[in-house]
Amino acid sequence: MSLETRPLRKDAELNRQRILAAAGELFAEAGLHVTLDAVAERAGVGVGTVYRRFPDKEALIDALFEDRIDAVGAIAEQACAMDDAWAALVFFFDRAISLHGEDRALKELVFSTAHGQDRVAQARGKLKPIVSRIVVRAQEAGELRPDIDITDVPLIQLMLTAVMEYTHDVSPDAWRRYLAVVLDGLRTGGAQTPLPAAALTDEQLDGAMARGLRPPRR
Amino acid sequence: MSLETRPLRKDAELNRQRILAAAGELFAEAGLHVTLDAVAERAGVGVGTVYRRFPDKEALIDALFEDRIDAVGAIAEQACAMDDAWAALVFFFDRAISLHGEDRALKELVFSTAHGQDRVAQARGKLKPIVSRIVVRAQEAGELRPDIDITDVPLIQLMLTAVMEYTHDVSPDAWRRYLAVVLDGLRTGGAQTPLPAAALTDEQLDGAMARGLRPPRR
DNA sequence: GAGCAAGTGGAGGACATATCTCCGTTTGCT
DNA sequence: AGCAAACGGAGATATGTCCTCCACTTGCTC
Repeated sequence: MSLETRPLRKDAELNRQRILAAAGELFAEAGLHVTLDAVAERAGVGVGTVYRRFPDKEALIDALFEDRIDAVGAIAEQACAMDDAWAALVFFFDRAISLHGEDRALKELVFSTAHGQDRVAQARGKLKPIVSRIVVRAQEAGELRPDIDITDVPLIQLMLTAVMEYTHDVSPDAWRRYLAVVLDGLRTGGAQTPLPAAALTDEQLDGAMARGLRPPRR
Repeated sequence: MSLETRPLRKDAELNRQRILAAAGELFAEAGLHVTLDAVAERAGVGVGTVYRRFPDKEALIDALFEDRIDAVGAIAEQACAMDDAWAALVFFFDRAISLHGEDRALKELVFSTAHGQDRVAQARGKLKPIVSRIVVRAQEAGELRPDIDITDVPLIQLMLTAVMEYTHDVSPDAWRRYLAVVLDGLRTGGAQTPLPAAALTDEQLDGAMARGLRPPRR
């Protein structure tokens, strides 16, 4: 960074904000594959403007997710602060997965090293010990089965984001049903929690299938 | 169809077989997104040859999966024939998911209506009552929790194929670990089965993340 | 309020990917 | 031998994405 970065002209700064906002929305809705042309359109500026402000897509992504990536960290810490060890684990899963549902780009960043390697790797590094504490605590409390490992956590999240992505448009909460099943499988004691969401109807399932797997390809 | 379809010249018939074989391999490995050019190359013929034999990609897919699509049906019936209701359910999940792992195109066909609507819809129609029997039987035996619905079955499969796809290259069996957890969550009684596969090591997890989500885009 | 650097828009160049066609050449069959 | 069938693969067509270029506009400074 240069020591003397003169401030942007006020119209330019306004456009910069518009671009960031538009990109935030679009990435959250559709994932990182959206084009900068699309971002420009939504922001109401020309493509050229986007490219002068952000040399390429990576730069925009970086600027955008600088903080958002550790929203997950905040959730984890919030969970850590809870008294009940099991409730903390449930809270963490529920909130973290739900976050990935609201923001598709975030999910893509978390589950892939393809973009912004540094920043994400760093965020993961910070996250790991906290999640580890949540897991270990639940195990020590005798609530979480002992053969679960920290590396299981992201994969469990992945499973549920897959359901979420698939069913999102026909039944946005359906994933909670499957999270409940998984949590029952993770918990010692064998009590079964009532499933918090209804099963899909046949029509809903057809609807989900109709849109099929992986919308990324537009 | 014409009543008198004269047989193909023998070289042409040979090529037809080669094309089907190549397409079968490639689709299984990489999914339905592979180009017919790629199929032609693997088959050792020109693209033109592929297109004379199969008017378009859909036709090729149709010809290929005419039977393969109800391999799942076969598994379901095999499961139905088993004595132990719970074991039947476990068997069905294990084999069906594992099939999706071996054949990516099959998975895409099953979870999306985008291709070959008719044939797949038909296959699903046949499959449903059989799966329903497996589910109901396990519930009547008091082994499967009663609040599970038939529509839950495909979504559970989906969850696990997501894990499988993600971890396939670093630990091909990891998905069985999560299937075990899910099954424990589905079963009444609360006994916990030992997890049949090791958790991913940190390095394996990194490896999975490095290749990231959704390879379809090559 | 003049002048100029900073900023802007968006057409379009460069490149990549996919589907499918066309036609000069080769090959099997009778 | 001769001809219809089959072949290969260059390339037409279409679509999509990234990014550049430059004639024009706008805010800021003196």
